[in-house]
Amino acid sequence: MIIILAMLKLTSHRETILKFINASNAHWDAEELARALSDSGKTIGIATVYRGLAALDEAGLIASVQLGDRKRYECADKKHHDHLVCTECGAIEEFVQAKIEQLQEQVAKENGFEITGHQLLIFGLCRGCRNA
Amino acid sequence: MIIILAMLKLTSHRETILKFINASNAHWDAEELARALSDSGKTIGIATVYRGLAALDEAGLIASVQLGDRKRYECADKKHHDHLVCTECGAIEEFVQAKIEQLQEQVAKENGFEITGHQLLIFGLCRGCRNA
DNA sequence: ATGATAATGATAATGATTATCATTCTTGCC
DNA sequence: GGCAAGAATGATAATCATTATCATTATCAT
Repeated sequence: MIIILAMLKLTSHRETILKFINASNAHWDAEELARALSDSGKTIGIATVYRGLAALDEAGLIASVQLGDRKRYECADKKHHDHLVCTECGAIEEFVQAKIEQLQEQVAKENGFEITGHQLLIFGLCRGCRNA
Repeated sequence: MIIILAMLKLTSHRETILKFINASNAHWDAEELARALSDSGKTIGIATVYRGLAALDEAGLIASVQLGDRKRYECADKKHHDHLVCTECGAIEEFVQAKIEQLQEQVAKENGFEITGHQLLIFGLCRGCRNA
């Protein structure tokens, strides 16, 4: 981790983005984040938001998940988890299932893969939308 | 499935796309498919390829997987499976792990979700790229 | 303070995808 | 087979998230 930090310039803009994300439990896409920052008096250019997110993600300081054709970013301080996505309202919930993680390692091994990461999305209707 | 078929017009273009995909084990994005069709003497307009893929996918006649910001399409005749993706060469391999499927159902239930689908991608280096 | 390098912001450019529209095709009915 | 309604097609314009460009500014080590 020290090595990664040494490779990233933590400019004030990037620090603003990092703090904002770390202070929240949500999954942000670039545009949403830019708007939220602006609403809280911290306007950062949209290009810079994209670049900042990419740099922080690359450095491992935030985490990302690809949902559809867009990436969403979240706090990296959490224990690894995966996502339940409501196809109706877009709600994103998190879950941890150690056994699944384990089985993934096994699958990779069986297929001669050296895992660098994974992404598990479970799509469906959340509690709220089921009753609608 | 009968219901789904009744909702899709199986035009000659869509049939061409369906047959092409079913005759292959690969994961196609729209542009690749359009080019391959054209190379085999069956030119279909790019807009029509996109629309055809979307319609066939919606009808359940082909399957899709979101990789990065693009969707890829494959034969739907297979037993459900998930994917190992090599981050180096882009190779896509398939795997089936019944226990993971089961645990996903459990996770969903525990979170009050009614599953409609899921997507599991394991990223890493394939056998070939590990030894490079 | 200086210099080298990287970041910023506004905006043009990019590229996958979708909308538009005139034309063609499909399907059910007679 | 003909007809009508509705959907599909293809070329291309439009869309939109994202990235490139470029002049300017900021960062960081010396």
